[in-house]
Amino acid sequence: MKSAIKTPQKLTRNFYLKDVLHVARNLLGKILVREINGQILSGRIVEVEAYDGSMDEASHSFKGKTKRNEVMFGPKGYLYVYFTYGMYFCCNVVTGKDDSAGRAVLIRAIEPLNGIEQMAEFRFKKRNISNKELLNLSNGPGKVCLAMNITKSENGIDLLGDSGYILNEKNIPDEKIVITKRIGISKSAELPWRFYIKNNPFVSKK
DNA sequence: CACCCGATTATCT
DNA sequence: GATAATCGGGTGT
Repeated sequence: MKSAIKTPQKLTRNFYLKDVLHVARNLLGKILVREINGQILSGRIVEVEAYDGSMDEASHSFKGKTKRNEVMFGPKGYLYVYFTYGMYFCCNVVTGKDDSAGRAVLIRAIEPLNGIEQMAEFRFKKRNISNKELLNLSNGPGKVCLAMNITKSENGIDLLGDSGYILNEKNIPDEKIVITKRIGISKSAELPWRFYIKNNPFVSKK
């Protein structure tokens, strides 16, 4: 009899065609993968935030479509990457039911799994890092993009393609998920749209 | 641990 | 001209 081990599969387009809060919550525990020149970098998604331009003033899409945010108004399952604070990139998964526009999930932290030395190279310019540096490798949205080498050129890539994608894993049970207000925003700051895995040391902040 | 601030630049007003 | 979905280093408790 053959082995029953199942290889994780890419999330399908249908996964992204759901309510943004539902997608955000269910992205926890999934594996973000990046392929660069045949090398695999990956990490488990442990912290996310939802943004919904239809009612959320903190969303880049709240005031409508512009050159910067146009990917948020495009098809679901694509990556929206933006440049911020003059130095950093942050990446978001475009989601939403049917034709709903301007909704995305910000990936705030991942737990490094594969290609950790290469991720350390991108992030710290060295391959060997301490345990303290490992915990600091990708525990924030700017850090995730540094470690995975996600920049402006990844804005608008299809997550069903091969350079960046997300693998399916079992959903994290409710009792292991914490829901709080989002971090680093001033508008619509009271919305409880941040989700993270309880007691995971790779989350950006308790 | 908490708060404060400088870096650095695309985007918007 | 002001702001920003951040980060790292500094100071003080």
